[in-house]
Amino acid sequence: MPLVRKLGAFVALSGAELAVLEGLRKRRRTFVAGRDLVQQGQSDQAAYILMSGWACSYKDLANGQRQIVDFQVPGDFLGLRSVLLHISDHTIEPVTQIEVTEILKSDLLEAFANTPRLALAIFWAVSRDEAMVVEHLVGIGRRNAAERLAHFLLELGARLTLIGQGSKEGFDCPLTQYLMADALGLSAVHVNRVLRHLREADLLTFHDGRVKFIDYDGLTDFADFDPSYLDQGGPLLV
Amino acid sequence: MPLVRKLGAFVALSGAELAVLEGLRKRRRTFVAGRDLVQQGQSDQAAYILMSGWACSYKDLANGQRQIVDFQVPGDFLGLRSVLLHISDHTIEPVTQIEVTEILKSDLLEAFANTPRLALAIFWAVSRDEAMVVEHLVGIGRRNAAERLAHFLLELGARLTLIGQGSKEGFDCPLTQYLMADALGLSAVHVNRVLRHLREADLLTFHDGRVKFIDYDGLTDFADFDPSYLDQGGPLLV
DNA sequence: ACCACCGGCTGATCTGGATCAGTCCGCCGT
DNA sequence: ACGGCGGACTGATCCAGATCAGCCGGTGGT
Repeated sequence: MPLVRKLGAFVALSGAELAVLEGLRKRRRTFVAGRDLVQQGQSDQAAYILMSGWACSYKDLANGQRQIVDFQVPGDFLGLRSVLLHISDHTIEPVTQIEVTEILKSDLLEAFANTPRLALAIFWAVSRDEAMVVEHLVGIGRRNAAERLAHFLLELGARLTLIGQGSKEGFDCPLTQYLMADALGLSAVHVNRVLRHLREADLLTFHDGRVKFIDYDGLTDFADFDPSYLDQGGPLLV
Repeated sequence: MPLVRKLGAFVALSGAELAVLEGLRKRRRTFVAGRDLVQQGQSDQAAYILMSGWACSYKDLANGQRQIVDFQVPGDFLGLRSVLLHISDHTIEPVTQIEVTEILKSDLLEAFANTPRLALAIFWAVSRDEAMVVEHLVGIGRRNAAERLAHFLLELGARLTLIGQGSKEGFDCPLTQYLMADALGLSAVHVNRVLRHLREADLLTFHDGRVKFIDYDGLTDFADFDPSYLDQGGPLLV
């Protein structure tokens, strides 16, 4: 289970805690690509754990544009932030067909009260999510298009590597250039051009749903990518 | 105490919980403007509650630029996110002279285990912080300079109103145009021009450390400002 | 068999905001 | 009393990336 692998990067969970996580397996649901799970403005009573497939969370603006805040890959929480806020501030949309496990708000509060270590693990996951959003903010605010795109793909690669779905060679990527543009604050046209530049610079390729890192170290250097904000340093007892 | 006022927007805290918050009052510290509290790359064992003054959190880039992620006002936590991450991913710098209360990691973990409602309140505060960062991301990614600046000042106004230091008339603002530029992903030159445009459009003025909203509703409309992400709807029992 | 649509890809043109290069004023230190 | 400095403010120029307009190939619907 990707979530266990991910949380394992933070804390070695005990048998009892794993049992609670396993206990969640019951309420499985499937969503097709494009149909929103959670909508901006809605008041939520549930969050989800993504079991398979990719999703994205975004905000709509009055002028019709949208900004994708982050993509979620297996093992990530969906909508966790809006469980405690009175209404959801964003929309969650599956990018591919996805399988999720529903977590009711009540279960979450119970886990908080009864399994403090699990609560800490969830707190860590939220902190890590926030750190990723912060890094995206820095990217959009201060990196140019090429650095931003390279950084973005390196981050996805690192996150997928953690759950065993990527490596320094590359990863399978179901995103369109339009989706990347919405996430990076660029136009799709420009994403296309920048991908060409990166290909011509022998840094990476992106074809047929597959990202290949040609020169991983060169790319890391080019994008000024320091993965420490992903906090994947390995498990540490609290 | 501004923190109690702020958390009160989320949950009515019991006497025992207030006592725990009061118990934190002991380890008070003061910092002068400009001297970092927490540095990027450092491994942290403490967070802080801001009692008075303003601070900002930012990330440095390899090319010498920086991106301010958010400003903190009284009642806000400083460095909470990096308590659980192995190393801090950002720097915190006081904007004015500030007073803080130190919270040791151990105290925080204890509060998590023993006062679950307080833990929830803290969880809420982190979620709200993340929601603000997300809104900044949307602003930088998709709003033009004028909308972005207007939105930014409206957000600060709403946050300060919550702790009794602002209103729809305006608020005292110790920020320089350079600091705003670093937060908004703009150049200081352009911030200056945009402030002039907003003044000439009779929307707001910013002079001598004071923001005055001339036409609050017009400004809200102009910036497409919907404060629901700040989750200041009023207390609700969990 | 055809056409509508989506995603990738490209060239030409336009523009918001950066950058450069200053001025002016008030404050602080000596 | 003087120089240095930080912050507000301005005009001129430049450029990264948006926008517009269009082509191409695959695929799904009828």
